[in-house]
Amino acid sequence: MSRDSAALSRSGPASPSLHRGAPDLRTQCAACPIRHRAVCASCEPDELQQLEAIKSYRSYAAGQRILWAGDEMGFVASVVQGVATISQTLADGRRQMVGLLLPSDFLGRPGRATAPYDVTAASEVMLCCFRRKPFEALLATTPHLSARLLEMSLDELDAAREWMLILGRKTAREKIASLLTIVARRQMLAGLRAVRGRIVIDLPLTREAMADYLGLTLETVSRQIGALRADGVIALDGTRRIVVPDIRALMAETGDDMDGAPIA
Amino acid sequence: MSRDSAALSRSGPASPSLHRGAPDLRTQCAACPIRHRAVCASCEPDELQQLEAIKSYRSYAAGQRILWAGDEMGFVASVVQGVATISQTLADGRRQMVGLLLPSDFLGRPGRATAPYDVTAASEVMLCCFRRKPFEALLATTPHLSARLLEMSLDELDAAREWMLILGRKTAREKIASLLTIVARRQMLAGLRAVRGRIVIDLPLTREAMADYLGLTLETVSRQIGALRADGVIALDGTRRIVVPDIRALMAETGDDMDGAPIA
DNA sequence: CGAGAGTTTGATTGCACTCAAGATAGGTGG
DNA sequence: CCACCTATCTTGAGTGCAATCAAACTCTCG
Repeated sequence: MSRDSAALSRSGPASPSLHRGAPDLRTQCAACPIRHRAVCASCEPDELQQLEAIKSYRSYAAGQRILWAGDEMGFVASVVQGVATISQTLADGRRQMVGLLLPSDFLGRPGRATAPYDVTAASEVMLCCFRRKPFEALLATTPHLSARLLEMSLDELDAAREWMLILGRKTAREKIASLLTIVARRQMLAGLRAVRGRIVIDLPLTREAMADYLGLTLETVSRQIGALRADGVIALDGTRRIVVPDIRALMAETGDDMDGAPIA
Repeated sequence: MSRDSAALSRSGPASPSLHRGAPDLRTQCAACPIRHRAVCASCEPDELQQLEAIKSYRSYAAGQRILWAGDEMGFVASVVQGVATISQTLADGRRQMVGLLLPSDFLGRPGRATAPYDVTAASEVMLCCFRRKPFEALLATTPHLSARLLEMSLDELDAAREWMLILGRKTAREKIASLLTIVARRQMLAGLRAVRGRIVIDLPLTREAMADYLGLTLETVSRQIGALRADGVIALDGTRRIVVPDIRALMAETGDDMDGAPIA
C-alpha cells in the first residue's frame, strides 16, 4: 500500500507533517485534486483565499490513528488523498465502522470540540486541515461554504441510511457485493478506471476493516469474497484489488432493486 | 393509539386535512409546541412571519402512508406531534427502518424533488408543512434557518451512526435495550415523564416496526422484550407502554460504555 | 360477541460466529 | 538473493443465536 506514497509522506509515521508556509503546488487550492468536490467546491477566489489562510496539510501513514474518541479537535478537514475510517467501539471491544472517508469527504463537525469517534488512516492519507474556530467563523459569513457543507452532510446521511439497510437486512454475500458496488460508484464519480465495463476497485481495507464496515467477522468476509470469486462475479489481483468484469452482475448480488441508475 | 387523538384528526384517514387560513391557535408559531426545537428554532419574529406565509398543517391517521419512495415532494415539514417512520425496502420485501421521526424532527431534503424513502405515520401525526420551493429560497437568505438545519442534519447523522453500531454489532437483547434508551432520552429532552427514576416510555410502534428498526424479526423482538420483563429490567403497561423502574439497569443492557451522561 | 390485527410461545432450521490450523504475501536483515 | 518473520488471509469443523415455520392467545374495535 506504499506503492506510490514516497512523494506524499515525508514525515515519520508517528507525527503528522505540517507543510504550512511551503509555497508548494499542493498549497494552492486551484491545483487541488478535490477542488470541485470538497466543502470548498462552490467558493469564489476571494473565499478560497480566506480558507488558505487557515489551512495546513497533514499526512498520516497507513494504519496510523488520526483521532481517538474523546480527543480535543482543533481542526476540521477535507480528505485530499487516501482512505480513512470512522469507527465506534462497544464496551467489550466489538467495533463498527460508521464512516468511510474517501478523497473530498469532510471530517469533523463545526461547533463540536471533541471527537466522538475514532478515525484511522486505512492507507496513506493527506488531509487539508482548517483551524476549527476560524473555520466556524467563515462558515457563518460564507453561504457558499455553509450551503456546500449542508449538501455534503445530507449526502452522508443518505449514505448512512443505505448502510443501515445493508447492516440490518442483507446477507453476508449481499453485504460484500454492496460494499464493492459503493466503492466502485465513488471511484467512478472521482473519474477513475471506467474501462469498458471492466472496473478495477482499489480497496485499501483489510478483511478485518471490511468486516467492521459490514458487521461481519473477517472469516465470513474472506469466505464470501472467495465465493463471489468462485462464481466469476469478481476476480482478485492480490488481496486488496478487485476486478469486476461485469458491474451489473455484481449489482445483481446486492439484493437491491435494480431500478436505480446503471452505475453512477 | 387513538386515546387522545380526537382533537387532532378532523379529516378522514385517507386524505390529509389542510388547516391553512384557519386563524387557529395551532397556526401561530409562538404557541407551537416544537417552537424552540424545530428547524425554525432560532428564527426571529419577522423570519417566522415569512415561514407562516408558506406553511400549512396536515394530519395523518396511524398507519397511513405519508410518502411513497419515488413520490414527488412538494413540501418539507416539521413533525409537530406523533411518530413517523422512514423506511427502505429490498427487492424481495425485506424492510429496514432508517429514520424515526419524533416531534420537532425535520422531514425532507431541500433541493430534492422526489422522496427516496417510504414515510409512514406510526401514530396519529401532525406535520407543519412548508412549500418546498419557497422554503429553499428562504433557506438561502436566512442564516438562522440554514444554520439550524445544518445542526439538525448533523445530529441526525450522529444518530444514524449510533444506529449503525446497534445494527451491526449488538445482540437482540442489546438492540431492544438500546431502542428503549434512545426513545427514553428523546422523551426526556422533550420534557416528559421524568418521575424520580421511574420512566414511562410511550412507544407507538408495533413489534414489527421495532423489528424493522432493529434489523430483527417480530418474534425475536417479542421474545427479548419478554426476557427483559422477566428479568425485572422493564415492566409492561399494555403492549405499547413500557415502564422502566431503573434507567441505569436498562442502560447497562445496551452494551455501550457507561461513560456517557446519565440520561440526557 | 365475533373478527381481525397484533402479540406471544413453541419447535426446528440455518447462517454466520467461534475456535483452530495452515497458507500466502510483504517486508527485513543476513 | 534468499531465508525468515510477522501480518494478513484462507480454510475447516463445530456451535449458537436469531430466523423460520407454526399455532395459540389477547386485545381492541365494530
